[in-house]
Amino acid sequence: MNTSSLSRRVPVQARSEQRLKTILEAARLVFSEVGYAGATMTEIARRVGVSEATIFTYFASKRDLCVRVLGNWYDEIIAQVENELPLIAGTRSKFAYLVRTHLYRLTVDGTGLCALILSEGREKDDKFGDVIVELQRRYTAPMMSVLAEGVANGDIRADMSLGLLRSAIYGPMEHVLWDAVRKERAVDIEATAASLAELLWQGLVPPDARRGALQQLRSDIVGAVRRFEAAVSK
Amino acid sequence: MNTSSLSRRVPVQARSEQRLKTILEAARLVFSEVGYAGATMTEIARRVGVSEATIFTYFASKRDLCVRVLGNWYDEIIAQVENELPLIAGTRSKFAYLVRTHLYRLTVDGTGLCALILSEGREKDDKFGDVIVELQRRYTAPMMSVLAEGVANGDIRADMSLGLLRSAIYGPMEHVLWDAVRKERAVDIEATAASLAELLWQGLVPPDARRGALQQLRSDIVGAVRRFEAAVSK
Amino acid sequence: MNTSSLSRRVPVQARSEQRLKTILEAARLVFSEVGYAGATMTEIARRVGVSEATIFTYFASKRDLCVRVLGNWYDEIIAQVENELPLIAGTRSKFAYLVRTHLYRLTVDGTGLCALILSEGREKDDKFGDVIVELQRRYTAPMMSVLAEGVANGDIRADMSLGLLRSAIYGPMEHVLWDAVRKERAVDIEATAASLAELLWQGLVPPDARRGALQQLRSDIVGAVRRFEAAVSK
Amino acid sequence: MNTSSLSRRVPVQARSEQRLKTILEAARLVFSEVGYAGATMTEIARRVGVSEATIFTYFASKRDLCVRVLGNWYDEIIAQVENELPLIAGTRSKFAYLVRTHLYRLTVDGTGLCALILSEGREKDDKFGDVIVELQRRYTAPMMSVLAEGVANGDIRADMSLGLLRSAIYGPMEHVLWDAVRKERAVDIEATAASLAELLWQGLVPPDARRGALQQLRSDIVGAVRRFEAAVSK
DNA sequence: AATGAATGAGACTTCATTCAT
DNA sequence: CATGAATGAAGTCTCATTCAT
Repeated sequence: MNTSSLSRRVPVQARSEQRLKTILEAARLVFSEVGYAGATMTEIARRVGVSEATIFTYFASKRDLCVRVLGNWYDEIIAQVENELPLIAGTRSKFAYLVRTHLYRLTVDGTGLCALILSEGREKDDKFGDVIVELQRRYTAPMMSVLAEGVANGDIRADMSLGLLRSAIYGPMEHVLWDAVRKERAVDIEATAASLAELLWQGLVPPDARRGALQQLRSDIVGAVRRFEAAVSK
Repeated sequence: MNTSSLSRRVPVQARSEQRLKTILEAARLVFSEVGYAGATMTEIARRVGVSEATIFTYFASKRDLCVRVLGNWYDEIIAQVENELPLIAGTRSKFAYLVRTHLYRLTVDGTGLCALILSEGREKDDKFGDVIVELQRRYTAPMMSVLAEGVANGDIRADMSLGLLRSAIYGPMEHVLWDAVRKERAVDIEATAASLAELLWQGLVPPDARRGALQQLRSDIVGAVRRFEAAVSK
Repeated sequence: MNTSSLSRRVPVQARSEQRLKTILEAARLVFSEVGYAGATMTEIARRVGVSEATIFTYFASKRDLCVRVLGNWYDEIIAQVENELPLIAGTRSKFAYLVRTHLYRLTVDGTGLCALILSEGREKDDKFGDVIVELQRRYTAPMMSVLAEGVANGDIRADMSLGLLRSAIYGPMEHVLWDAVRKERAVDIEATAASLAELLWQGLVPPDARRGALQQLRSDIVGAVRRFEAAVSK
Repeated sequence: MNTSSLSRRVPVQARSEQRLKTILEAARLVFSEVGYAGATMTEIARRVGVSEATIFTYFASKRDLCVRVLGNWYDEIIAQVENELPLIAGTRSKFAYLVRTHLYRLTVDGTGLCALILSEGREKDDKFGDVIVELQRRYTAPMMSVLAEGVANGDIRADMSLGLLRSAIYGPMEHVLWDAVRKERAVDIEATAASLAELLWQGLVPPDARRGALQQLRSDIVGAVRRFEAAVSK
């Protein structure tokens, strides 16, 4: 008697592994090129070379497809980071690594998915619910850890919120990439990453590390003066 | 200007002028709230209180309307900056002013228009052509000048391209704002602007200005002291 | 800042009174011919001679259109009944009038809308919410009143629930009409109404009213016997 | 028949036989729950636990499947009735039996199939052709026979067409059931069947059987008494 | 016999845009 | 100038049905 909710054709997780992959690839491209609203199932289907209906046998809806695309993207990056980061020692080196990796991913996949997350993540009618928020959190988790540790051991300034630091770090990278895409110019990842890491690091280190140098100078002078006075009073 | 309750016959031209302004205001809100694709002429018309057809007597198309909205927004900001910036002296102060102003505009108008520019500016089928690129260029022109001057007079590091510096400056601000919007939390503009300006400035100043100058000073003093001690002990 | 629920084009109540009427007429036909699920906006539009989109400027959705069609139908019938019923005296006459009127409406409009109500009214996923239940209630209200009064003043049997009586009354009429439609034969309304009213009335009157006749006969006989005995004993 | 846990090799034919039965059962449920248009092959296949394609190896089309479902349903009922009806004597008892049985079947299987027949039977584009008409005819044949015999031997009124009587009988029952389904209340079959049978019977018996016979008897007695009195008083 | 996979046809719905008044 | 009315084009999604394996 349970009339409600007849099962519409539920796409099982894997009909044809290969086809599924192809669709995800095409979708990633399309979404990243024109955003969620701009993307059409027709276009995605066209690129895969199948009918629209076929895609709906793999994904229940456009939204679902998009969520999967984003999820996969994150998973790839996160997997890579989780493998490599532990091999690196030192706050600054870890920081530089994360900057370089982020820039690399953005460059390889384009900045589209990133834009997607940023712009769709803020829709009031939470089309994507907390999915994006969670992905975002997972993605930035390693960086946040590095920052937190840095703060703890004095490598990183403690006078600003971690959230602000995060913005200060990821913001520039997205900006750089958009710039590049807009101008259709390739980015020299290594160089840009190095520059940005250097520039940002200067902003991240505690002012005291700098003031420390002053302190040193001051004590040097004080010491010299003392010696001088001692010498004079002889 | 006080036509309000008297309803003296307002010249036709003027009435249209007013209508046009109202439409632009409504459109700015709608576009910034839901993006280009999400915005509908219906909604804009509804807010203005006219029919959709009316809007088409003022603007040839949705795209046109959007371009005008963006153009106006830029014009306002640029006008403000061109008025106030000359009154400020010193690279760092100018820089801080521009950061604060940018953050303020984004906060007041929401980050929507900014997102619009960022995300629509990169469509492959150049829906907006080079319009956005040009606007963007005009908008950042003052900051670019400040940076260029800073580089020239040694206030700002010369070892990175201005474009990269620009990204390092505007990127974080957009990021901060999106974060705020996503979490529906208000931003303390003054505090955030101050923090960001401080953080970024540390990255912008020439490395020599920091380490070099101190080192120099220190070795100068040390040298002097030595010479002095040598002279005294003789 | 209220981004959510942007007003999609809301169809105002009356764009072109005439057009609206035409659409409602066409929709009534289509819905009653093929049911809700079977009806398509395309077909309705085709009959009206407009594009599908036009219909959506008058009605927000297929469901809405259907609700309006049903509502109008009920309103027509109810209005007629409320005008005429008060002019009739006597439970039986009122009953007969309601039977005749119901049959007439069904014959004129076909039994389709009736079927619609009956079959859509029972969907578990209340596509029509309580709309149909309420319409149904309003429609049968007059008959229910007549039955209740009849029960009160002894014209109608009190040993069965009013709901059962209602089914016993409306059921046959729908059945008759479906039969007619299926066989594509016209119905002699007056004759059928009279027959059904007569047949049903016999079922509705209290069994006592019939037993009454027996009582009468019995007392007649008893009286006669008495007189007879008196005469004999003389 | 007990192939259950032993899993002895079941002949292919038999396995198919079983499968066919399972499909028909699932289909009956689905069709009766959501109607023809609302039913999907996907849902039916899901309930059977096979792929949709499999169903198409047993039935050429959705329409075909539906026709078979209806046909089977009718066959079951008819078989039951043909077995039991001959064992019952007397028009009234037979009538009551048929009412009770009909109500029972509807209650057990839900009113869905009945609705299906009623609503699909009237499509203009005869999707089901005359199939339904014929099924309906076969189903009501026993009742029609009883009515015809009743008319012949004076148990049932002869002043109304059998078709009308049939509607007067089946209509109320469907109505009662729909009412029950709509209100999700269980029906007390025995009580309802008894009430309806009583009520309807009163409408079915010849008016003469009630009034006429009494009247006749009465006037006979009155006449006899008069003659007797006259004789006595002489 | 069974099915995984695919799809054509079509459903409802949206929206920028046009045009006569 | 303003708009009521209309619509073509397109979008997401559904589903009965086919076919190679």
